[in-house]
Amino acid sequence: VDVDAMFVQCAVLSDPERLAGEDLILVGGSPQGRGVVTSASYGCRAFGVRSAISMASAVRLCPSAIVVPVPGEMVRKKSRQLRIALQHWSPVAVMASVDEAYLDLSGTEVLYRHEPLEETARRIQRDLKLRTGLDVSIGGATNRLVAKLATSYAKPAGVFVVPPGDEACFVARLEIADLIGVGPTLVEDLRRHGVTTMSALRALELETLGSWWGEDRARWLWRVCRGMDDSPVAARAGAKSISSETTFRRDIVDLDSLERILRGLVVDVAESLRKQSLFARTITVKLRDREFRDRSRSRTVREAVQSDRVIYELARALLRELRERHGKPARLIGVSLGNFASSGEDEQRSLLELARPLEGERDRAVSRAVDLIRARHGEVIGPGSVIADPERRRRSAGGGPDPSPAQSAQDEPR
DNA sequence: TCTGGGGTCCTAGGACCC
DNA sequence: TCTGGGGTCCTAGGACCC
Repeated sequence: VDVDAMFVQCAVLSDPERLAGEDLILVGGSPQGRGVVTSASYGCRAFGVRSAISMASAVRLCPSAIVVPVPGEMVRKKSRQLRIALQHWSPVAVMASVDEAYLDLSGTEVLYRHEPLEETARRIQRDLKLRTGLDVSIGGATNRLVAKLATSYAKPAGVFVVPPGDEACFVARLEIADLIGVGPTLVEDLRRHGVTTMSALRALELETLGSWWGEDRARWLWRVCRGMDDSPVAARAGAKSISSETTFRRDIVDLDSLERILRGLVVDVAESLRKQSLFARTITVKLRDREFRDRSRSRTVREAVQSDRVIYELARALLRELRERHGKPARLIGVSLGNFASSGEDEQRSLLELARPLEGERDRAVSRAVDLIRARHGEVIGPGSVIADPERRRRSAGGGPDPSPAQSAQDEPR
C-alpha cells in the first residue's frame, strides 16, 4: 500500500482553504535556497517535475505551482492513522516508511470469503480513504518485491494484482532501472557491460554476474530481475541510528560557526536518543564540500553515552580532526549516533578499574532536566545557555548592568 | 545559486584474537 | 632462511530508498 504523493495530500489536509482543488503543488524547500522537491502533485509531474530535483528548476518547469513547506506534523499524524487503519485488515501490517506499508493476507481467505484479491484491495482502498482521507494505490502479489513493483503500475489511486505464477513475466516487462535496489550507478555499470534491457539482463548466467560483482550481489540481482523474493512481511526492530544534518544557505569555512551549528544538531539527536531511553557508542560527524564530496569521521567509545555535554565534546573533536584534513568550504554538516545500548554501563570497567567515566550521573541528570524544561517551555535552553544566578539578577534588577555571560558561565549551576 | 534530510545496508582494509 | 585461516570490531566511503 503506497500513498499517492503523500506530502502533497498532507499539505492540502493541513491548509484546505488555500490548497483544496489546486492542481499544481510543490512540497519542499524554498526556490531561492538550496532546497529540493520532496513531493510534487501529479499536475506538476506532467511538466516534468520529479522528487529530488532542485526546487529552483522545478519552479522553472512549472512556474504557476504553489510552493509549500513539508507538513511534518500532518505527515506523522496521517502515517499513524494509516498504520492503525491497516491493522483492521490483517494482523500482519507493517509500515515500511511514512507513506508505504505491506500487508500479509495469507490465511485471510476464509475471512474474506475467497473473494478475488483485487476485490479486497479495493475495499481496503475505500476504507483507508474513509479513515484517513488519503488516496492510496495498492499492488498485490505473492511476494513483497513484486507487490511493490505492482503499486507503481497501480498509481495513482489504482489497484494492480499480479496473479500467482506471473511474477517473472510481470518483471520482464519493466526497465532495469525500475527494479528496487537498482540505482544510477548499477545501471551505468550494466551499460558498460553491454546490458541495457531487462531481457539482456535476464539472459545472463549467474556465473557471469558473479564474475562482474561478488557472489552475494550477483545472486541478488539474478533473483530480483526474475521477481523472486522470500523476505517476510515483518516489522523491523528499533532504529539503528539517529542523525541530523543541515545544508547551509552559503558554504562555511569558519570553524566557530561550524561548531555552533554542530552543537544545535547534537542537542537535536541527543534529545531524541534520550526520548527513546537509548545510549550511543558511536558518534559520526560528516562534512560535505562544494564538490559534493562527503567526509566523515567517527568514534566508538566503550561506554555508551547520552548527555549533550559528552556527545558534543566527542563531536567537536571529530569536527576538528575533519577540518585538519579537509579544510575546504563546507556546504553541509551532520552528526549521527549509532551502536545503541540500553544503558551506559561498561561491563569491563569493574575489571579494569579505569579512570573516571566519560559521562557521569550528573551529566545525565542535567540533560534530563533540560529535556523537561524544553518539554514544558519550548526551546528556551540548551548547552551553552547562560545559567543566571538568581541572587545576582535580583541585585542587578535595580538598573545595574547584566552580568556578562562569561562571568555567569563560571558560576556553579544551582 | 544544480543537487534535502532521514535512514539502511554493503564493502574493504586494518587491528586484534584464537 | 617465513608467514594460515578463521573470526569480530572499527572506520571510511558509497549506493540506494522514501
